[in-house]
Amino acid sequence: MRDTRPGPSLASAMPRDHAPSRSAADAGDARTRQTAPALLAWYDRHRRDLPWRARPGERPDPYHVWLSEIMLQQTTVATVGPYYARFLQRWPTVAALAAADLDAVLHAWQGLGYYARARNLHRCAKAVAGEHGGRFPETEEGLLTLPGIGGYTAAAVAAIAFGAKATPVDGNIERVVARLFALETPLPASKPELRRLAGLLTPETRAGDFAQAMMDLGATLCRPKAPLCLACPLTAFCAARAAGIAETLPRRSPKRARPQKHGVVFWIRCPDGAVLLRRRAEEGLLGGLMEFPSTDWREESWSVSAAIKAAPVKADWQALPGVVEHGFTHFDIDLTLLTGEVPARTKLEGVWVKPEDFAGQALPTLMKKVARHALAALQDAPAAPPETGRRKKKASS
DNA sequence: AATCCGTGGGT
DNA sequence: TACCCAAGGAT
Repeated sequence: MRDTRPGPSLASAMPRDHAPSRSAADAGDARTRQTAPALLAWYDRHRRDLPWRARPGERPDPYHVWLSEIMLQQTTVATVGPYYARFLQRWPTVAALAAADLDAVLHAWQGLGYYARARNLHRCAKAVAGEHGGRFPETEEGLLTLPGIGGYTAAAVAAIAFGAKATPVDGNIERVVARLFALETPLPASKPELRRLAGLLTPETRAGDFAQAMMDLGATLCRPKAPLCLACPLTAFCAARAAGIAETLPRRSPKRARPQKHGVVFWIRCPDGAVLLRRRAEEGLLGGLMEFPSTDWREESWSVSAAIKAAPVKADWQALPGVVEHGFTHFDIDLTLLTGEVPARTKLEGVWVKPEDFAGQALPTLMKKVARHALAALQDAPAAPPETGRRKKKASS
């Protein structure tokens, strides 16, 4: 249903005992007072029904709010959905999650990325279950002491789960606020100012609904590209809209190019078909996840002879055709593969796993690509007639 | 303070 | 293709 009412008038909201608005400062003051009521009215009509969101009038479950906020860090709603459902079914309470094995949590997190979140999620659950009597702290300061909870998440949980007047500021809200105030300072330098301005907008009550409304607005109308200003409940207050620069905001400082790195993976088989996997270090890139052994990943390319010197075992190495490519946030990588046979399940650092059991391992996407590539190449290679047509790539994970 | 952390979808 | 960007945190 379309709302055909005119937008709120700036003048009508001015206190009666004040002179009519004449200055930009007055207009800005009107903006800070009128934004929340207008936005909440919009939210009450257009609120999205998300799995972790309490129904109107229902009390939110802090565990649900916290779990969803951790998963949603730098991750889209659509991606999170299935993971959230699986976690909640398997670990219905924070106590259940605290009692889980870290390996099980990492495995359930597989594919969601930023795996430090999963380790901190588990640590946080243990802290809440152990040191806080099974209840989450209800203040920003208290929440901030927990692993994996930073300024954004502390404010989001405090506001959404506990009704505190707190102002979470995520990428959506940064964009909405930058446009509302036509702030042209580029990110990330503008972050403190954006937080301050967002705080000015936050109402005394319904701070949680306000935050979610701002995020909904950013996700559906105040989008990065092609914002739908005509449907926006804040268009009357939006300085960027008035100036015709909404789509260009927020500005961003240029980011440096991502380096290209190279590595060589050792696909080590034993006669029963098992392949060697090892666990990565707990800290850093893909921390705690499983991988196929490889050389260092470096910007200098590897020769086969140099790579073989770095192999974890002696073998008759054979190069597989093709490369596996992958992009991370801050670098791109290509991996080439060497296959080698060992006579038995040699005692090496790692575990022997048959390909049909890979699904039971916490393999990051890069290593799933490696497995798919190796299995396809090994299936094609032995005594295969020369390829004449295009080859279809099959997913085998 | 700048850099390091994944991944998938949209354009 | 090559970007952008997403309910950020830790160091």
